[in-house]
Amino acid sequence: MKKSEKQEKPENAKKSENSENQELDFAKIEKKWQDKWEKFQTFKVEESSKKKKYYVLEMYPYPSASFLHMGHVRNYTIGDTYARFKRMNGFNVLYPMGYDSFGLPAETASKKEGIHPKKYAESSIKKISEYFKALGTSYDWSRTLASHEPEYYKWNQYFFLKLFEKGLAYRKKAPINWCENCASVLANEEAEGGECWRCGKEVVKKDLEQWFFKITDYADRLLEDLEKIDWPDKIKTMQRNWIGKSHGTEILFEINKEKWPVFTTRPDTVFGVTFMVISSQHPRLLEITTKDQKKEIEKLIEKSKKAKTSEEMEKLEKVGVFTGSYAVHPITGEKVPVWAGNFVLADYGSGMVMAVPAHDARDFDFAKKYKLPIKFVIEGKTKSKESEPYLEKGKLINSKEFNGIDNEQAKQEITEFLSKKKLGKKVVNYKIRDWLISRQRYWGTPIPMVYCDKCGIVPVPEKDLPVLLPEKVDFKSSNPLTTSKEFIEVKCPKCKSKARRETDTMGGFVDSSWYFLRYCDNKNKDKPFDKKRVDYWMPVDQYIGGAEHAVMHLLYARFFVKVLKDLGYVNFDEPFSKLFNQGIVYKDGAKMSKSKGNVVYQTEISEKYGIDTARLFLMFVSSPDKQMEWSDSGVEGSYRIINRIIKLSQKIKKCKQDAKTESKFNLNLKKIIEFIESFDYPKAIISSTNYLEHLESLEEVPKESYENLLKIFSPFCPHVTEELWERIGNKSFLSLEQWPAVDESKINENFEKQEQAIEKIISDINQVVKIVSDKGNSASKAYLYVMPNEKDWISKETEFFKEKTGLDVKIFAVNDKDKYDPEEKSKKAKPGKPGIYLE
RNA sequence: GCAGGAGUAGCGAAGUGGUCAAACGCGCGGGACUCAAAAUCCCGUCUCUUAGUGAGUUCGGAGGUUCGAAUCCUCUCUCCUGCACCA
Repeated sequence: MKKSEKQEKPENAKKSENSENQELDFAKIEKKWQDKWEKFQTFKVEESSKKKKYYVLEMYPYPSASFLHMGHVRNYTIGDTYARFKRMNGFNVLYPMGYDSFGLPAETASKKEGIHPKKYAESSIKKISEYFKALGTSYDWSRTLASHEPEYYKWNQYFFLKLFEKGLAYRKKAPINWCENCASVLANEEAEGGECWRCGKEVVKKDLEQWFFKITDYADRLLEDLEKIDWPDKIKTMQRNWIGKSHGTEILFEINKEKWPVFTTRPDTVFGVTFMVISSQHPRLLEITTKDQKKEIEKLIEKSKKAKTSEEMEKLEKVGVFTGSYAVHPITGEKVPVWAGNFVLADYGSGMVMAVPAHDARDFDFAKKYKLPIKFVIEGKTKSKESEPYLEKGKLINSKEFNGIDNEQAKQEITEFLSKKKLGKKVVNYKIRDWLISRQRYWGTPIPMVYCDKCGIVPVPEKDLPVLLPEKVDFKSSNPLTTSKEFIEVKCPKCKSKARRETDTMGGFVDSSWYFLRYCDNKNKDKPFDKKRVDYWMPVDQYIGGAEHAVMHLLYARFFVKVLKDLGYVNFDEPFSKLFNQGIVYKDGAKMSKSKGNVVYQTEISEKYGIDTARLFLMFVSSPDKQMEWSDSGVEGSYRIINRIIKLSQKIKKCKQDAKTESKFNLNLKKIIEFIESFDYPKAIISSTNYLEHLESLEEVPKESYENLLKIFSPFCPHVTEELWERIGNKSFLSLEQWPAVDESKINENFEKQEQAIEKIISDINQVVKIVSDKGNSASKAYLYVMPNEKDWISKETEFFKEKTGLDVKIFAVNDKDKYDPEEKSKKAKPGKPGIYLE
């Protein structure tokens, strides 16, 4: 649409619109400073520093060979700006970057294009590192890491063994997503909508032996410690819900002479139980199915194997079949039928529920559908109709000795009653499940385990780590690892007889659960990291990343660190003190991403205006935490700001700062600091621009004032400011300069008030000029009548008035006797508001 | 369905009880500069009215609280983001 316009710009835009003698070629100076920063290791940090440490971290990215798009640019600029700000403010800032290089995309690419995942990952890393540098990021590259490197994943295996020793890593059968057509396991993300992402065929649930980390052991601590950390409430809430702690009662029901525990949060309704429902996916379902019902039940099991699509989910169609068995009610001794149902989760509670249709919506639907009896046991103020369940509070009825008791209280009393009779007990239940870490995939950390016919599951001895991923495998197979004989065939570490190596690898979230620790000591060959070094840097003071990791990476990392604390590797139990969620960049209504094809790459902006403009623009248009719809209209505004800064350098003179400039600076500086600290970048930029505007109004700009200007823009526009810093005669790196301190005593609010008054006067004059000219008259002179005590400071602005209005301005005090005032406009004067007469 | 967030001028985006007709940027209109254009600079940009004044109507919609609301409460519509039958 605007193509012609866009294409014309670069010619002019590549160089700054500056006078002949000072041209800036943005591409050139970007390269210059990026090279210098690299050469002088400007951002390398050591623990020996006397400064206070500060750890700024962005979630490490999956390396892809394509350019960074605006979503990335925004994300990493948020962090880089913050890191630069902190660094200039006297902190010893650790700001590292690395790569989450294991994972499915590399494996898929290799299947498609025949490139080995290792090659794919490494070439991607090479490219993406360049793009990162082109962004002007201030990473300490000496600390980088990539999770596919044996030097890194060796320690994944090491930690796995430690967890295994502690019983925190274990193996069990679990239902997973399985595509029959591809003969492959799918991650949840790959089985979206119940269909295989590759072939589109139906995905089924299948039971497979899997490795788990026992995150459930830490559920309580993960929940409680949320109090300790400064994270967005949204993320905390999501984690709380995910952990899903609920207090309830476990009640024993007898089925076929065997006790079956059933979890409920509503023991108060136990007298309303009219049937039981066992999950159609319960492993012991067939045990309680009678011969007559077997066929029907098997049909149901088959049906519920399908993963649910989101549409099916919405319908919430409840299906059930009678098992033929009956359960004995623990209190009344009544016999109630046991049904199998698809709406009961097999792995929550005990996989069976006591159904109280009168007081639970789901049970009610089910009872209606299969014509099962409904028995009301709570009476509320609103009379319960038979047509719907009663879910409110109330007093118990039809509950024998508990009749008349308030139902909340009855929860306690009935639980106590059951406990005494050994028919139940108080329990706590969690929604969170153990963390399934096995992947039947090649491109991940091999799980260091061996299966021996004699010894069973045997861990690989520590000294044999790392278990290297074999490079020669057949990528056509669904799990290429299974095709490497030399990998699979091993001797049992214990008995030395023939054994088989585990071919599962670890999911990528294991890698990302401790990478932030490895940055602190990334070259350590003897240990995953040195405790002292980690203690110096950790915890991460400011973590930055997307909210999509709320209940995955962010939860796993917390768990992992807690485990490491218990094992004595670290001294803290929360990895990230503060968390900032950046907003997502959208385009055409969808999240900007390569797969959706709606990307705008960094180069599209940087080639035209330079990367500093792209950075400034992205930080300026919208608050970093807000989602934003990408539009490049407005980029020019940021481009102008940069050019104004450049242009201003011509006015630098050896002179002292006046009081007004100092006031202006300190006032804005104070705001800027507050705004950057709270990631309120647009406002920080506005305040910076206010200061710029003031300097522009000066005839001569003191060097000191200009240097301050460069400093405050430095975190946003590191290259241009660094270049200008050098051009005005500095030898140091601006990036390492000390951020100016606020001097409150220099702030004089009067200057602000006067300035506003002056602006208002100008606007008034112009207004009158307009009205006059609309009437066909014209004016060339303006007479202002001011209050006597204001004459001094207003008169000082006479030249300014002339400049802004184009009129010959004369100023009188209202009490001047020889003033020229033919229409007595001086009578209109008020403090701060002079009378105006034009002619 | 549940949880969280958002809806403000042509657009983006501030503002969370009075100082708000609403910062800042873009766009648009006018002017300066120029032979001209670009760039740059200045002014203006809700409506009406007016020699700088005054008035009116605005902050998704409808009510309400208050001397006073874009800001608080209730209901309601739309969009986004999570979670998803958790007993």
